[in-house]
Amino acid sequence: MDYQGIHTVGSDLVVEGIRHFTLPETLDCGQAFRWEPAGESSWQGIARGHFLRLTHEGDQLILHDTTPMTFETVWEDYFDLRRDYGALKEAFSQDETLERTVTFAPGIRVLRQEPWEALCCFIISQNNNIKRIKGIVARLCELFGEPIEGGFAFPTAQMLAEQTIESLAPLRSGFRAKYLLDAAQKVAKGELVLEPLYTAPLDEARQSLMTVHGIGPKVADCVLLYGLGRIECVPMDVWMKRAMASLFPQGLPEFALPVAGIAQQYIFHYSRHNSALLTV
DNA sequence: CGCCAGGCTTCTA
DNA sequence: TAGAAGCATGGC
Repeated sequence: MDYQGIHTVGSDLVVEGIRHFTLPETLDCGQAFRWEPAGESSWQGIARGHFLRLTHEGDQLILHDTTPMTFETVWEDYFDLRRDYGALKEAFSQDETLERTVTFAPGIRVLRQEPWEALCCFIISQNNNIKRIKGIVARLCELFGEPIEGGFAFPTAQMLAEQTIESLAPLRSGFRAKYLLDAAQKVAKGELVLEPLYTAPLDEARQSLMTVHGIGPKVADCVLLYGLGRIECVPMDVWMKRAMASLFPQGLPEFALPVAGIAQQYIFHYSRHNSALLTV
C-alpha cells in the first residue's frame, strides 16, 4: 500500500502519505494518452468514464471534486495504490542496471486502464508518435464518446462498431481506422470478450487479442499489461528491443520476471530519455 | 524537405 | 518462414 489514508477537504479528496508516485512521470511516460498538465503540480484527464484533476503537494495527492466512494471504486485501483512499489523497487535494486532505470524516474507507476481503451489506444500507437497518438485519441473521444462532466468518455465498442471507414475519417488515423473498426466489430459481436483475459492463461489471452486485424504481439502485450493488469507482460517495441540488447543482453534478472511489465516501464522511459547511453 | 514514428499486413524469395 | 516493402498522416 503506497499511501497512509484519505480525508476530504470541501469537495476534494486528499490522499495522505503518498509514495512512489509523481504525476509527470506516471502520466507522461507513454502508457496513457488522455492526461495533460493543468497548472503547477497539477494534471487532468479522463479515465474509466470520470474526469479528474489532481495535484501533488508534498506527500499529499489531492483529487479535486472527488468523493471517497469514487476514490475507492475508481482511482485507487486505476493508480494501483494498493500495490507496494517500495518493496518492488527494493527488489529491483538487487540488479545494478535495473536500479539505475528506477532511480531515473522513481515516480513511475503502471496504470490499470480499461482494456477496451488500451486496445484502441495501442492500435493507434503503432508506427506513430506520441503527439499524434494523443490527437487521434482526443478526436476519437470527442466524436464518438459520451459527453460527461469535463469532457468525453472513451467511446464504447458498440458505438464504434456502427461506424464505417468513411465516418472514422475525421480521426485522421490513417491505415489504423480499419483496425479500430475490426476490433470494435469483434467486441460488439462478442467474438472477442475482454473480461476473461484478466485471468486467462497468458498466451491464450495474447492469441485471442491477436485475432483482431491490426493487433500483433506488441499491441497485444500492451493491452495485457496496461489494460488487463498482466504485469508479467513485456511489450517489445523498438525502444525495448534496443534497451534489452544494450542493458540486459542476458535478459531480465529472474527475480523480476513475475513483475517484468513494471520493470519494463522504468526501462522504456529510461531508454527513451537516454538513447545516447544505449550502445548496440 | 526528408526522415521517422511504443507495428502490422502483405508480398517476395 | 524469414525478410523487406507498403501503409496514412503529420511531428520535427
